Amino acid sequence: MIMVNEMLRRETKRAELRERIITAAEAELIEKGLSGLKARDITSRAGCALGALYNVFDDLDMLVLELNSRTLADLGTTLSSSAPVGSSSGRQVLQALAAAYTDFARDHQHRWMALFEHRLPEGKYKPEEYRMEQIILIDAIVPSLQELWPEISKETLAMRARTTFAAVHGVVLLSLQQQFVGIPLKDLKSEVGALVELLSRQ
Amino acid sequence: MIMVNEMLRRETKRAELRERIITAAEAELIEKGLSGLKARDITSRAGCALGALYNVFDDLDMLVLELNSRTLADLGTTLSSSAPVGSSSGRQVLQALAAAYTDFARDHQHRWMALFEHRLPEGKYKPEEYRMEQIILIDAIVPSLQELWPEISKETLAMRARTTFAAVHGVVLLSLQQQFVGIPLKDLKSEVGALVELLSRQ
DNA sequence: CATAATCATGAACGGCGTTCAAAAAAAACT
DNA sequence: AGTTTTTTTTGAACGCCGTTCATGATTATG
Repeated sequence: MIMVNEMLRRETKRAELRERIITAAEAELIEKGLSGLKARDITSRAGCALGALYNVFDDLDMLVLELNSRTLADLGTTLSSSAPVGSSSGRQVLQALAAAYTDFARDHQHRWMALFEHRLPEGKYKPEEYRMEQIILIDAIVPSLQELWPEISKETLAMRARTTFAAVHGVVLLSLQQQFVGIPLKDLKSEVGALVELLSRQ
Repeated sequence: MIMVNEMLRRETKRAELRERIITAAEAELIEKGLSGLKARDITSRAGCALGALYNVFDDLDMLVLELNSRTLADLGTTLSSSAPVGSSSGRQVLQALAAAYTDFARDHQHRWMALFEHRLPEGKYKPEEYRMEQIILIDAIVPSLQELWPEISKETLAMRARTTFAAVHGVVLLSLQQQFVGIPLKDLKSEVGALVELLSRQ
């Protein structure tokens, strides 16, 4: 006979372990960055055996995908709540989005970097669901661009949104990596502002 | 008694081995990308013992730095020879530079990616000489910007050069990584063109 | 040729992600 | 209650990696 309660409790325990591992992994990621994320450190921090990680995730890559998924959600929330109050021009919205993106990247450096540093091994591809979360982010800037250039087609606009995002992203990335001649951190926000200004000129 | 000839010959042999290893490593990098670069594969391709690599380089990182240094030199040459013939506006020069950069990134993807993917372990820093090579690249676009905005101060211009480079870089990067919603490859060059157009508007 | 100095070699080490036989725990049954 | 079956958890062990270093080979000097 099937004991439904027992089964539910087991699923709960499994979910709790999963959550403990994710929490531990996120803490490790924040402290040490993606390249410092080790299965043994994560599990000992989560208070479980090394093998437990592999009972809950296929491999480390899948755990990182879960972390990135959460970071993406946080980033989405941050961007959404960055909209300036009252009615505002497309340019103002773009400036607010870019500023919020820059702040997020600075304030959550390791988590943000992991979004872009992480690569799946040859032949493995990210789940469709994960790709969706990314597209949603980009689409958030389409309306502002549409307001600025009403005559441009929807397809071109979608492309221009990616280009705009990528341009801002590049400036933030090279600055935070402090590698390859990036903008000094103290000037980053003003330079991103200048960039968006140029990109949103009529 | 010192045998000068013998000493020279040994230095030569050492240099030849070094070059063989660099050549092998570059071939491996081109084929497999930075994450596929393995000491054992490199040395067996170079036809020497595993340990030989460590007689010539401190560690793999230093070998990668050497590879990146050469890629940077190639990139510099490519950009230098991209200048449009005849007298041309700052905007035209910028467009030519951006197009050449985009082509280089596409045609030498793994080597170009290695420039940005490679990180030294915590606490180790790139030699000054290597940082210089990077700065020279960026400075190549300053004159064009100066022609476009003669009234801007030298300091602001240097910053704007980095921002301009980083913006183009970001678009190319996200497109080639095919991760995070980047521009499809077929549209990359035209989007970079559109970006530079906006960035060089008076 | 003998001896000393130098160099090249690849087995061995420690750290990593991952697996899996075995132990522990839980569930089902009598 | 005990006994058996099923499920879950565990960490030693495996293969791969960068790196080291005792050992043997090679070359320079006496």
